[in-house]
Amino acid sequence: MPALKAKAPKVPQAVSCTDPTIAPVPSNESVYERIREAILDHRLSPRTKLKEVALAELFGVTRSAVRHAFARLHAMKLIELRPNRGAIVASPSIAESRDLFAARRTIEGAIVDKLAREVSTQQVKELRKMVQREDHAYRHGEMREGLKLSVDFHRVIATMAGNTVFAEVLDQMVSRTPLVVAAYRDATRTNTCANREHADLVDAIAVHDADAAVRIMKCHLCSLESQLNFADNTPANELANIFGLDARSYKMPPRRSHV
Amino acid sequence: MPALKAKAPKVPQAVSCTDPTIAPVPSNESVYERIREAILDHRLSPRTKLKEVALAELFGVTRSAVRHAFARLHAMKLIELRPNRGAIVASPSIAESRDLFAARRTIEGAIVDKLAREVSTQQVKELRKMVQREDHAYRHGEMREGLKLSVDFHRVIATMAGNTVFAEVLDQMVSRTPLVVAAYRDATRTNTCANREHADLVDAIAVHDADAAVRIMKCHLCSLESQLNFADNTPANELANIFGLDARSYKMPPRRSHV
DNA sequence: ACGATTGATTTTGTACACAATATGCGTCAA
DNA sequence: TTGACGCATATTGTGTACAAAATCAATCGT
Repeated sequence: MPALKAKAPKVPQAVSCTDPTIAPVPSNESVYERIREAILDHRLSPRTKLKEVALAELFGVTRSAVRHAFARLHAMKLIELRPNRGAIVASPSIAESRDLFAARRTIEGAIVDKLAREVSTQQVKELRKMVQREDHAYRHGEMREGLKLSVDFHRVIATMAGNTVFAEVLDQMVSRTPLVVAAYRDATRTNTCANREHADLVDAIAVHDADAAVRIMKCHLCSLESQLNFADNTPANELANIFGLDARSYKMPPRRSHV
Repeated sequence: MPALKAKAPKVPQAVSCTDPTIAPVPSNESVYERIREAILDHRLSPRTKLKEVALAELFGVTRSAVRHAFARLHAMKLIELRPNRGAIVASPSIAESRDLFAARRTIEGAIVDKLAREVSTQQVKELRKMVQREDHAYRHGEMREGLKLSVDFHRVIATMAGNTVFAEVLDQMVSRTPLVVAAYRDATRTNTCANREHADLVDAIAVHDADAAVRIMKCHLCSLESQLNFADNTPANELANIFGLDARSYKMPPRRSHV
């Protein structure tokens, strides 16, 4: 690796900006993926400032690379880009979070409806394997792995349904969900992703019972949403929410109830 | 305006890359918007190469600015970014186009269902005004303006429904639709956006008849889709489609029927 | 003691130069 | 005539330097 510029005395260390665990390997592999994974894993929490130079040094890449990654993360709504003020991990408002779940109910409802009608036995087998792996992770207390598998389960279902537009849209929504959970999870509850519901869903799909599959999926999403606490919030958001405002200072459109 | 670099002898003119009509005003306003509008208006057709320097000179900005615009356009799926080979206007495949319409039926169905239930009289008034303007444009033969208003109609409905997540997703889908039309429009048919259907939709929404509104919206989208010709294609795509391949050379996943 | 102001420092934004890659054309051989 | 090769040109990719803006802290005045 080429020698770095003599900036060491000026920049003692990448202070407090990012959790060091987001850089376990010094590879020059996709910065985007690394940050994305960190957000999905709750290692980076909402509103965390993402400094360009700090991340660039951390990953051993140039600022340009970090900037490219930022652009993609912003397109996925995982970070917020504030002009001249840098990037922070997105912090979905309550309204946005509700809208997200409502949208997921509609879209994933349509997806499982389609999949239940035309699923192959091979696909069912694959889905069962996923549920099993997820179950295994939770039973062994590997919560982080379980969460990832749970997210993947929804993504795989979307892909199997065969509508690429839906799959892409859902990928974004599924990725945003962990951010909502991070922002509004209820510390007093278990928040374990009901694995049983995934198993039931696969059963319904396997016997081509589209109506049941849709019902279970919507129920599953409602149950996830109900585990959140939109009233008593995390410190990062509490002031903003107490006053009924979005934490971002600009643009708070008048809100209505969700779907 | 500062003098340009003495590159005139090396670059005689921005040849054939872009329609000159996309640069009617020499403003340094958003490059993204300019290109986006050009694509929505069918002034830039699918597969058109977008050269960075040509566009930069055309708009009087740097290549960096054009690149930023490209990143956003790519996120909106309006252009395709081929590594080391530059950007071209996206050319949706047949499968992708069908998926897009299927997704729109589901999402816009949910949107009008919600809107019909909670619409205000003020909103109805606004919708009627939009239909009127659209009708006016078509009656006066302003097809381009009519198309824009028609697209806006769908966007406004999505915004009024109040689910920001749906509104954002739909914005992307609505923006992609003109590209599909450009790629697969049937030259032998009129392809006029049935303004009457928009009026009927507003009527159903106005009387809070959610079921009728959903039915009309889905019917409207099906009618739009049925005006397209997925068999006998434009020159740009015809070879690829004759052989059952996506025009892009890489990655053609096995396809299933749409929702 | 509090708030405003100014200046030093940090951080982000942008233009440009150079490197890497692709494209197009002319030549040559079969 | 056709196809392959190689060079010249055009085009995209990326690192870096500099400019602009925001942040932070100390100072000053009330």
